[in-house]
Amino acid sequence: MLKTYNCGELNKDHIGSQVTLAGWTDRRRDHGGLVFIDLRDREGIVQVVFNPQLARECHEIATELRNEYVIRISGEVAQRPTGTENPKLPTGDIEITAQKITILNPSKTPPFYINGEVEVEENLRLKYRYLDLRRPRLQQTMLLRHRVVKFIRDFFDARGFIEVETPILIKSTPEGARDYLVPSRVHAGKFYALPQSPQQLKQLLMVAGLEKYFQIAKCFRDEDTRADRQPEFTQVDLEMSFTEEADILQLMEEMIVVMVEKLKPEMRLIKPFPRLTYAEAMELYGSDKPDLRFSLEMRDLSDIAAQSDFSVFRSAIASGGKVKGICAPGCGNYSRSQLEELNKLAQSFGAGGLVTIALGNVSGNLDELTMTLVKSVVAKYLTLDQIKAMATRLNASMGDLLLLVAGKPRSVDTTLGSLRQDLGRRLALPDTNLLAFSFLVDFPLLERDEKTGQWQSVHHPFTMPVEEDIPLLDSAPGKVRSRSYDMICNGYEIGGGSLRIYTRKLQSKVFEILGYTDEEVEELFGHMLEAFDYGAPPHGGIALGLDRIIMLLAGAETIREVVAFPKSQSAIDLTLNAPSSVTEKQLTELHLKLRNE
RNA sequence: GGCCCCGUGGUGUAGCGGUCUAACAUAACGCCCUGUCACGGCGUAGAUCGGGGGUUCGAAUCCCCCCGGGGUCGCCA
Repeated sequence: MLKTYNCGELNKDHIGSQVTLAGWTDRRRDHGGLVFIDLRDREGIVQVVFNPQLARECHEIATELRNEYVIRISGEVAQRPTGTENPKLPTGDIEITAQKITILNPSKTPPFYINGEVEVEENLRLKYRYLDLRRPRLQQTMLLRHRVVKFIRDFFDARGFIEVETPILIKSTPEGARDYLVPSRVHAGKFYALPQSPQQLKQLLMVAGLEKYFQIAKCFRDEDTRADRQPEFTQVDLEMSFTEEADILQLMEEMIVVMVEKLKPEMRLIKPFPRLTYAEAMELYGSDKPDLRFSLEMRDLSDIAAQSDFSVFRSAIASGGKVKGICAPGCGNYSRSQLEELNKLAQSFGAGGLVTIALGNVSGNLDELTMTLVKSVVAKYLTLDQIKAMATRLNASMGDLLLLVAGKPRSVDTTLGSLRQDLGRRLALPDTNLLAFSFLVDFPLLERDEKTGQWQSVHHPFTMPVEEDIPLLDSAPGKVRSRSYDMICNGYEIGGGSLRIYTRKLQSKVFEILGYTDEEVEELFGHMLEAFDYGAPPHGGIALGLDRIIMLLAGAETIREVVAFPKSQSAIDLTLNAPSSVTEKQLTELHLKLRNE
């Protein structure tokens, strides 16, 4: 090795030792006589002193150093003179008296600061990702990611799971996200698809008798990105035979709890993880991935609203809709422009409009509320008793602001749910040190495509229906519940899974309801049905989004912060400049011709 | 594809119709400096304000189009 120690690991115990270090010049402080260098490597920073009286040539070279020069120095670890210790540095009690220096490689001035905490435009960071990754924050994130993956492998290994790699070149199927396709050279006109998840393969591993499988699996989905979504991402994928829903949820909870307590002990968890049904989540939070770090629960106010003289409320309810509300604590003093902003927000979420009722502009007991204190454009259509009844149901007090939305049930839930999430963030309600994990259960098995009217899987077509609901598959498919579950944290879907169908008969039935012809089923899923004929065990599993977990543990704003080389919103790798054109020769070999568009 | 936000020296910001011959910090370059640690001091250089068009006597500033980045809806079994 070109170095005998790492910069960050030196301390008083090494005083008097001869050491050789190598790393990057983090900063130079040139006093004309003395030159100080902060030498940085992955493990930290140590100060090197160049004294012209002790090593003249060495000092001359040191004056040439600039930020990010890669150097190697030899010298003695020395106690710093009394009064010059730096308590801000872990190595601040000591310094290296340089005797020899080699410039291994000079550096151009970097396009942005490596040694500062300044926010830099993201496309510049992505273009020079190798420099961005030199910064301490991203180094720490990469280290955390490594530790999480190591923890997961050890955790499952200790519980009898074995990691199996599944292929990246697999078969395209119509369900789910858009596939990334890879053209076949050997088979003209045919394509592989990159896996959206190893779903079918892990089920086949269960048929194979592996019983407990897991994998840190790369997955690919050709859909638009989001702050928490990349075209390629990593799943913690697992599958077990002879398992029940409770086993899987318990295992996942244990994994998360032990992981957080070991790797992020300063973060808090709610234990045990709350379990909500899908219906409860929609009713209370208007979301299938509610942020449980704050309450702001929604309540149905239809019965009260129906008695009001407000025609919007009355007609919404008369046509099968409902009126629901949430309480924004302490927002009774919102200005007209703030209220208008909320209204616009609600409209952008799909509400026809937002009704606000300010319960006075100072806090106090609800009993003191009078009509003169109420500020609302609909005040004249409501009685004081009605307003008080709504406020009571929403657990509001004086000085709060009630937000009401009327309309079709589903739309009211989701728009108010989005408003709730946004309001929580605006009011800084979430405790940033809290990881509010929960499980969502009892999802419906099927939902109708609004355009085609065709039934679609809510989870995926291999999901086991709740046994007592199976007779409903023919009569009322929309009422069939599934044996699927999601893991949620802080408003993010962290993972989802299910017990799987393992008999040909039931699987065929579900494919039939999903609208596949016998021929299509044979062509697309014949291998699965055939496998079920050879003693497939009952099985189930789950897959977690590893990147999102790291994002939450690292307190990062986006998933790009926890991926070494992420893609931009338009799915471009700015470091490598991918995707890119290919030669005509490559296209010809792949039997491809570009369309002129 | 829709909607919203952003784009000023290398970097981060200010300026939002004339006083901009574009300011500040930092980085860079040169000189001085033996105990600094975001070292300090003096000096030098560096952006025609993402691109194009328009309004105006006058545009970094207002309008339109385009490009790039981000957020979100659609999409994500």
